[in-house]
Amino acid sequence: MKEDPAGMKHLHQRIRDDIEARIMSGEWAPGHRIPFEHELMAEYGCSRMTVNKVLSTLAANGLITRRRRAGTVVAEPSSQQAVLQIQDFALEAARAGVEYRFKILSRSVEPIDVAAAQRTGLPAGTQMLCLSTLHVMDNVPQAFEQRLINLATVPEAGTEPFKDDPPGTWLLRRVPWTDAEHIVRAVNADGTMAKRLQIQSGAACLVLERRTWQAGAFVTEARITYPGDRHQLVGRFSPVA
Amino acid sequence: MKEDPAGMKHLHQRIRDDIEARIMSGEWAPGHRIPFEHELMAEYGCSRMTVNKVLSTLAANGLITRRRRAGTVVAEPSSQQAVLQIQDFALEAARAGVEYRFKILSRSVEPIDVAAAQRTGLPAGTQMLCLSTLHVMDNVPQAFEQRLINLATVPEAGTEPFKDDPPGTWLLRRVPWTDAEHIVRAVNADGTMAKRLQIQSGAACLVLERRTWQAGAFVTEARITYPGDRHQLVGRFSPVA
DNA sequence: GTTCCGATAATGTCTATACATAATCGCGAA
DNA sequence: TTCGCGATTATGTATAGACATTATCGGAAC
Repeated sequence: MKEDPAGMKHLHQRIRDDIEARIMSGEWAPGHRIPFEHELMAEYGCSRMTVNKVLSTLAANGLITRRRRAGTVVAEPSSQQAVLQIQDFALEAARAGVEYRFKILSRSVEPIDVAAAQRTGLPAGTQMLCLSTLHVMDNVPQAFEQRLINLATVPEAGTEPFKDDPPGTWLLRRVPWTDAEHIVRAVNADGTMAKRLQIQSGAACLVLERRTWQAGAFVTEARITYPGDRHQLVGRFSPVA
Repeated sequence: MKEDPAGMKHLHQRIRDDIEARIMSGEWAPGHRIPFEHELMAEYGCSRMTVNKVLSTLAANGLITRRRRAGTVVAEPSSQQAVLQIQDFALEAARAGVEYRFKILSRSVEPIDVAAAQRTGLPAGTQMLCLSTLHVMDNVPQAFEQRLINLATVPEAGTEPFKDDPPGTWLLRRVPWTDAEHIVRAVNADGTMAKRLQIQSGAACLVLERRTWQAGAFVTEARITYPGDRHQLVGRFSPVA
């Protein structure tokens, strides 16, 4: 009954592929009711658990919607989203075989101002470590980073010299991630920023703001400014894992 | 043995929450070996299938890495990524209670040029529907969209008047999604673009490029230019669904 | 010491069954 | 006709057992 040897995938995968194919080809349009578990069970000659696990997975991935008693239907296409990779300079530089270094331009511990308190949801006056970092590859400035680190959540940051790794990389390795909020904007470089990044005043820059929380506790906010003529954010995405 | 009634979650969820909590609190750092299935089974007094399903789910979500015989370990934090919502103007406008309209500035059917052929992986000379659309809210231009639609994949687009819905919305409803590629950049508006978007020449603009495929077949490419002072891309993201 | 190979131990897949839960349908009463 | 309630049905969760697959470990042969 089972002949795995000859190019035969597992049943789970076969059922999953079949359903995905029918959805993505448009044969089963959004809203279309897909066969009941007992029907698929009969069609593939397997137990309900197998079918159920496939459908649960597809539901978790947002491809289908399941409701007790009512059955299973193809989900409406979700609102469009873009998944973009955020570059790790040290990693990219090593891969490309170029020299990377970073320079901490300023460092201080200050209570946050009202605007930052609003953004982060922290009480005004919370002590934050404030860092300004310049990222340089092959002697060309690649990005300017302004970062706030919540010393209440990450107290060891206060005494960390950030000698080997820039703050972002250090944090990523140290603090587990839970939630993040991102904002991407385009701005014209002002005089100060232009000087720092060695670009013309007024040149378009990509600004990435990233705020992260760990289990509800605010961790850090980073505002990274990239020269528009040297950087872009890129991402590939397919809804079905 | 089972007392669901009093605020008791399902075992599956409890195990999952426990493991997620330990990972996200840092108690189990990346690389840490997670208890074997038979250990968790004993700890929670349940069958292996239950534990297995939890761990499979977490593995699918990228939180842990599983290897036969070797066991299960906490995954290294993946390279950072940002998930950004792409605005649907009609929807946003309706929600905010403002007037939205779009205007198709140009429309033609042309064979693609060499550069576009390279980007899309199509043979040079493939016939594409080329559209330029301006999105307007409350009489203020919000975005300029240049779009190519592959007539081989979506032939019905050739005769579609795009009267009620702009091309992006029309396509989203019609063509099932499979893969997408995104690029976000910042550029200075040139004279033509500035005029179209009613901004100053040289003002920073956010450019979103989006290419989509359906089961390997190229569907469409859109390049949307937003005035930098009026728009930003926003996204929230948590790694554990 | 090195190489190869079989035993072992972990995950991967699947079955057959059971009971829980939730939403719908249809019937009977107001 | 309408309302409400019980029966029905599809999914949700869980179990115990079986066999497949695949690294790894450790010992035997070289």
